[in-house]
Amino acid sequence: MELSDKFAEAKFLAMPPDSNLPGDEMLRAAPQPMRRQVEEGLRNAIASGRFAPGQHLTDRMLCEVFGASRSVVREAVRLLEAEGLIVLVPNRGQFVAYLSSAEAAHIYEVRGVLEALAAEGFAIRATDAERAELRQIYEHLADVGPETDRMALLAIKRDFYAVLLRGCRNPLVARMLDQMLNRNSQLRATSLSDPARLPHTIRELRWVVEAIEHRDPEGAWEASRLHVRRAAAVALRILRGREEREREDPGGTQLG
Amino acid sequence: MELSDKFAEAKFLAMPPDSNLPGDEMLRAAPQPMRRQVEEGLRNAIASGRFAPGQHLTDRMLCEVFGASRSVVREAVRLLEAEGLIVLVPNRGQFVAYLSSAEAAHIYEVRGVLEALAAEGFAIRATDAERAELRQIYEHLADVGPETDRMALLAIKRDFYAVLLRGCRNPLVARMLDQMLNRNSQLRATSLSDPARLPHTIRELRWVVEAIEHRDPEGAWEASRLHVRRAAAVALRILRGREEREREDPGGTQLG
DNA sequence: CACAGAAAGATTGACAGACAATTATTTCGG
DNA sequence: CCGAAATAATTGTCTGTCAATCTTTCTGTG
Repeated sequence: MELSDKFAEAKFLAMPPDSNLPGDEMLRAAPQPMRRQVEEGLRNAIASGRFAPGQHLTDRMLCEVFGASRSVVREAVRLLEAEGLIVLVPNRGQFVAYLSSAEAAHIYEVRGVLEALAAEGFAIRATDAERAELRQIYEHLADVGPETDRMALLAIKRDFYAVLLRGCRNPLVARMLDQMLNRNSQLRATSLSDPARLPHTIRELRWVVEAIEHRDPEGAWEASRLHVRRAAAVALRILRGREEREREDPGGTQLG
Repeated sequence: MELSDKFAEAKFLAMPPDSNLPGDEMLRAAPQPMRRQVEEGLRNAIASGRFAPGQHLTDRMLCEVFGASRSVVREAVRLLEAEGLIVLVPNRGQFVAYLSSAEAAHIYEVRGVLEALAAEGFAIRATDAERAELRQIYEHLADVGPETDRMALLAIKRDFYAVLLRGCRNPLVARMLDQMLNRNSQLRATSLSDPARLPHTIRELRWVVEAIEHRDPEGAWEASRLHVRRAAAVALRILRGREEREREDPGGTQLG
């Protein structure tokens, strides 16, 4: 079997999953350099679960998939390694990171304070237009029925965070929290958390939105922190249960 | 003038400034891969100010200085760019990041919550031995006279943070806070803050250490947060003053 | 047949050289 | 002295090479 055949079906991975940002890429006249495309494509493929945890990412394979040279691919891989999405085994290669419950706990801890910081900053520094925008997206989220498909839900949440990160006026918080959320997406991609928690999520986010509208930074901080803590509790319970099961029945749900 | 001559005097940059960790590199039998060496060397050179803000970092020059090939150098540069120590200008090259007061404010904001999180985690999860170690380093810091040279002071502070980051039992917090501290070193390297603040620093850190010894996570959180806030206030005042002066007298203190 | 050890194959880590595209600098004509 | 063309320098990317290391397969022996 030829390499081209072997990876042909995976080629679609090269294009990002959410190309519904009409105005954005129109604006930047200069096309993104190759390494950015590979970087984003790889990030998306991992965060969305199309590259499963544990999967071996060969240089050659990545070159085929993204149509780039090894130098470019390797630069992208190094970046994603720094973000924690990929683990490198010396002289063996790179693998999609598997998220243990311990690591997930660490991530939730950091995400908690960063998200709280973002919400606090938003409450202090966002414009009225941004406040209205956040409220609008929240209403959108609160209106969806329980049968709405997961992808649509995730899209709305992503919009919510995009507005929050923009309005907090701290690009550093935005970038780091974005990393955390990417790692979290990896969790959601392996069918985690959401099912019955949606109403709780909506209620908790309402507290955040309301505190922000009252220009109450402390309230926004606390509400935000609480939201992440609860999400963490649910996710960690599921993750630990899964690990428990896998210890007793190795290979029951194989990942990569 | 030949390239070799041109950069000969800069060659010493390749070796890290703090090679006083005797037991550490003895342990790892496998030598760090080339790219790590370049990465660390570059990080140290920037954080310590030997590569000044605004300086143009040519590929060729970096290859000469670190004795590595372009691929390796470029991978390292990309990583440091993600950490914010380097800025890339498309088709022009990479420059040592200049820290504006606005960016510094962002960094201090993030550093505040991360350091608080680390202190809180330490208060909860550190071993007795680690607590004692932290106390010991603190005493060391409190004992130094005001005439102690800056390098020694920075070394002690670095030890303090090393113990704190290890004891908080969250490698993610450790890594991110480490990044923040690197950026901060860049500030200190341009002769900032410290002079008269040492007694205040010592007092504030004592509150942190005492809260930790009383196994009081909330106290450790608050004390830590307070410390960073005060340090930020001082540093930002100086930075803004400097920017003010430079607006009126451009070139008064040139940096690269 | 089982199994230790050797050979073959695949993959990484690193290097050097090449090339077009872009940007900076210098030269030269007016 | 000013502006435009020519020149040089630098980046972004690709290709090919090579040794070191890990995995797998093969092989000979008890």
